[in-house]
Amino acid sequence: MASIKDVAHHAGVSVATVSRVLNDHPSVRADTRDRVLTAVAELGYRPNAVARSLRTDQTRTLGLVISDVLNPFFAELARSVEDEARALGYSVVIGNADERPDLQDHHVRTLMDRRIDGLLVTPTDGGSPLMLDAARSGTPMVFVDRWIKGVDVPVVRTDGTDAVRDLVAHLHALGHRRLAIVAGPAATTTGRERVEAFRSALHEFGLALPADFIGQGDFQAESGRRVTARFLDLPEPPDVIFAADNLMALGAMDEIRARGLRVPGDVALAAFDDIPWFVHTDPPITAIAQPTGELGRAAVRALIDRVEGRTTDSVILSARLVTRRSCGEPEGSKP
Amino acid sequence: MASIKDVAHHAGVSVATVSRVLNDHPSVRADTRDRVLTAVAELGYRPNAVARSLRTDQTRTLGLVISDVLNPFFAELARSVEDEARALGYSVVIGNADERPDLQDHHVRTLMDRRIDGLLVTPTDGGSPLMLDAARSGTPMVFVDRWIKGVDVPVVRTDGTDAVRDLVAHLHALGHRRLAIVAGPAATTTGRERVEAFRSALHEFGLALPADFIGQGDFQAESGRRVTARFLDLPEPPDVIFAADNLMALGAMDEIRARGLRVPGDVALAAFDDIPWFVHTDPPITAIAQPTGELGRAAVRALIDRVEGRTTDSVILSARLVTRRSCGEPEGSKP
DNA sequence: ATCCTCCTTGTAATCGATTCCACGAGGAGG
DNA sequence: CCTCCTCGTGGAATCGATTACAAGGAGGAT
Repeated sequence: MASIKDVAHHAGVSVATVSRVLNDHPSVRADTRDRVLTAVAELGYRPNAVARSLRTDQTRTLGLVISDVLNPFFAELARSVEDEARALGYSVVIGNADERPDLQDHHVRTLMDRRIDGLLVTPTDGGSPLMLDAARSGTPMVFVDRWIKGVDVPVVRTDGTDAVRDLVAHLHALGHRRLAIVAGPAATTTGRERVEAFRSALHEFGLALPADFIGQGDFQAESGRRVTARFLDLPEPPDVIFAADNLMALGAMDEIRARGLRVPGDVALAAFDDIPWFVHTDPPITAIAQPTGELGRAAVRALIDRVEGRTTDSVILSARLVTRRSCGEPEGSKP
Repeated sequence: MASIKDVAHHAGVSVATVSRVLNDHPSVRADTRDRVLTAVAELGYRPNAVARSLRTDQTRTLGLVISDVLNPFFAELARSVEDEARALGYSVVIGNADERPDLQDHHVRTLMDRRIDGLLVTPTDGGSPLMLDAARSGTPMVFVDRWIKGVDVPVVRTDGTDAVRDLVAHLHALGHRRLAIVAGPAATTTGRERVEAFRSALHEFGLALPADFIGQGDFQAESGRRVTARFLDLPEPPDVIFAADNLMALGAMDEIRARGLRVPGDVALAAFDDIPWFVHTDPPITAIAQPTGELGRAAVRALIDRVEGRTTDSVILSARLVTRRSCGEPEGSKP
């Protein structure tokens, strides 16, 4: 592969001049510039980004450590992050943590070794020593969707409180009184917040959230299935199951179907995070939709602000309820 | 951030010695090694991968240019690629082409500028000049899932011919005779091959595939919807629609549902690529399942073989039919 | 005691860029 | 005609690692 030296030699100039041409430095005579450009074209030369990064101490690359690529919500988030970053002249390197803190650490370490300019993270836990170090060490960092308490890092996330209240209101109106939740890991903010929002919405409607009706999941389908099984084995099972993410909702459906029960006849089902498939499931699933694309884009803008030395605040967007048939017939419509 | 010089200074040795310790060079006295290791720990030193790559001319990074992260099939492929690569000591940088040749080129260029050690691609088209160049230029490269004709690059893919024949047999047994296909872009091999497999399977059963029954899609949901609309507007619409990927199947469902038609009563539906949601759609969708994980892992192994100077052959895995209810009741079961 | 090895370590070149500094040519001003 | 500036360019240092080569010291053989 041709290097800047080859180009310089080919054009009969010094490497300094080639570099100037490549970086649009003004003080290069037009004909010299042309000669260099011709040499570049003839050799098919492309600057070595590795060497450039070493010298300039910037990679124009952002790291994104995501909880789970197989979760359509995060896939969409990753996509919007990449789109916005590209528009702003940055590349994105994605690390998939698969909801595992050890893998998350692995990716954070690898990305920092690669000297990425900034890091976007959806933490899968309460903050490993490594993550805390990274946050303190000065690497520009922004949390998306989930965050870690007590760490001074801007957060771009969705507040689902109102949407959850709307959901509970909807469920209450349909006559449901025994509502259970498949929660995410308590180590994640979204894991805790969604339970809290649910609990306080229930309280508003004079309902309690007994311990039996809180199932500990891990945002993966299998845990949704396991928790649902536990719920359904209860002497007095819930009449609504609210899954804190779409994969656990999938697991819940698996279990409900395996038992030959019907949604919403036997149990109603709702999920946090809306995905295209929810329109076509049997029945279509009522869900809380996040502005995923905007979340990703805002996160990138916030991160790049930090990278380029500007300051940023946290951003909080809001979610909304999308009513379908999985909790019972919406008002005024028929089977 | 501490550099190797700081470590050397702190430990009272030269940078060469630090480097030797870090790379497990045998000729370092035990106590020197300990001193260096202590310094490394005290400073929290991590080698700069950029500098190391520049010197060693290898990044231990693989590039993966994928057609569309939002497609669950590719998300799973990406995940398995990353898993296997990590197990073998490599990182993966993913570029999402969004089925757009220009974006694909952008990512190929960016990845090559970053001097990735090898490139894994699912081409979205017949091969841009850039891609052809890259293939010829000596960058180790392997195609996954899709490939480009006339380029000497190993391919790791699934042969769906038998599964498609099984599907057609299944459809034929259920009494369907008017079968249509929502094809992928003709510029992609999977776009063409799936149509060809379908056509020759139909032929085997004495059926034709009229031009009207081949709809040009682009592997995205919206095109599935558009093509399905065209099919349903035909004076004699098909009684089966086979979508060449899962997103176009989603689009097809959107359109069918929008018209108030029922699956499989009014039209049957089948898809290439199986995804977890297909179990829970209304009705569950019959699909052709690829061994996605194995595909990704085999591709990584093939690529790393090339990177490390071994030779590789192409790998062809096979797909299988998963029968559900979207084409009619399977033999011996009831509604 | 001398010389030869082997072991351990340091010095310095190198990878491919960027960028500070210096230098020569040419034009303007005195 | 000389001095000073500006403009365009080249030389060389630098980023943080790796590694070939050299060198110093210890120990063994003669």
